[in-house]
Amino acid sequence: MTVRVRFAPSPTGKPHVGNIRTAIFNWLYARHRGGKFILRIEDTDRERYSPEALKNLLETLRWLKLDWDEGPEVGGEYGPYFQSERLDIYHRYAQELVDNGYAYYCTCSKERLDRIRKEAEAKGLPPRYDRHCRELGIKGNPTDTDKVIRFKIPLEGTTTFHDEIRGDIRFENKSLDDFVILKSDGFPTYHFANIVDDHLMKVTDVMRAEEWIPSTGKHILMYRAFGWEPPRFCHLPIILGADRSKLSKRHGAVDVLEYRNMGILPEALLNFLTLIGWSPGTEQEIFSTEELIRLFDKDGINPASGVFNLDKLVWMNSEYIHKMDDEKLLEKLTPLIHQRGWSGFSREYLIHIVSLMKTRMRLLNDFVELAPYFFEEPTQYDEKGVRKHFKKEGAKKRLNLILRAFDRLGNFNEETTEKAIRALAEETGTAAKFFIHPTRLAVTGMTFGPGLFEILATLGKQKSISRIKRAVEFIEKNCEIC
RNA sequence: GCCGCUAUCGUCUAGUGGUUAGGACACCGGCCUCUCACGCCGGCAGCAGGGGUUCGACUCCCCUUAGCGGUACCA
Repeated sequence: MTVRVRFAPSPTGKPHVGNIRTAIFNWLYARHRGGKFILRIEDTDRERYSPEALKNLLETLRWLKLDWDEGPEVGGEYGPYFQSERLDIYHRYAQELVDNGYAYYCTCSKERLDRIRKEAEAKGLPPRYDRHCRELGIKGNPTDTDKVIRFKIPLEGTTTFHDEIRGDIRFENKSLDDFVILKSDGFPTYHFANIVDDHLMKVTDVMRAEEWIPSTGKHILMYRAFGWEPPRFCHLPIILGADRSKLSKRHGAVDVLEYRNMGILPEALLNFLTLIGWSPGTEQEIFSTEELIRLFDKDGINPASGVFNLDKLVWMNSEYIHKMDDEKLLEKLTPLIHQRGWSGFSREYLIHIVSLMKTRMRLLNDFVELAPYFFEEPTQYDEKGVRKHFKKEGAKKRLNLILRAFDRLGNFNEETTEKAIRALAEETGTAAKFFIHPTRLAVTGMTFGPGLFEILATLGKQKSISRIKRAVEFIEKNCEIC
């Protein structure tokens, strides 16, 4: 039978790296086995629902190139794929459970529930529903707004399921609650909708976050009540923040699209996230998506939760940037260049700058942060640099020597500029770096970057000279010692 | 509280009874060099604790501890 897995997010907020990692594992597994990846929207909580969240979710999946075979916008033969459009299905199956004695209507008020919960807590007992309505035989309809339907947990015995990466897990039925399967607003709860849909959509493998382990016992009991064969279960480790608690806002960026904004490539994020909780058993770190599909399988999944390490993500991103060819990289950079309002530069010029900057970039955004001087005049000089290279005995004199030498240059390129400066160093008996550093600061405003002669050649004679002249004026105005 | 999951360098991990416990990120040296980055070379650093089982445990079992999760008409 062909593998069918699903990613079933709830559209209530921005897609979180933890949720998306679950999507990635499901997607990789489906692609590895040549199966189907189903996207199902669990929008059964009307209070937390947000249309914006759905939009962000689809955008995130598309950005990461996690395509789905069935689900929103693509359809499929087991739809609808929005749970809010399947209410009649849940009603039918919930009523079936009631009719067969596996579930019951409950009219307990919110107030009563709160009260018994508080009482139980006060006595140090587990806060559980007291099964008040279990044997009352209350009649009703799934659409009744004054009732819920609860599942009847067997009073005795144990329920066991096999987790494919953790082994057998067992629960005492006594520890399970008569949980609600259909809410008074007519919507199902997660537990119920989840198993009905997984069954109806012929899901073969449930791969979800480990926070679902404690409720899997309930799910198994429902499968049994329906007489359905449960899917295989595999509970995935979760992603933690630096302090080892569940990753959240206070750990910094958690929304996947924030990483896009920061200049992370989707391939790098996919690679990175896959390697939290999964390993192919080799020492390879960088994988193309095709390789991941080929190598990914359940047996490489680590049961322990892992910490999200931004440094490593950034390193990985730099590996992708460095390996990318200049044309491809320029394509990724073009929107950022436009954002800065830089236009009118030839493709040839841009490609050249990309080639100069590539090994210096770790994030896409670094390009515009680290090399603005290729696009506009420096508006200020690095403060430390000024102290080190401008406020120095003879700095002005050396820049003036350079101006004179450059002015005489017919061909202004890497070789001729370097030759000129080294010659000056020789003549004046000064180390070349005392010419190089102030010149760099003069033309870029910065103290670091590509080789100076590459910069000069790229900028050209006219811009180089005018920028050095401006620096000389700056020195005259601001530095007494020279 | 109760239930459950987990446990190898700071972090991500390899390891499935016999290894000098391997790799990667980060960090620290060095080389290269006009700076920065890349690259290369080297270094620091780990089996949570205690009991078993075994000729032999990082590896298997139990307990403890710690971390995390669940305990809703949220998912």
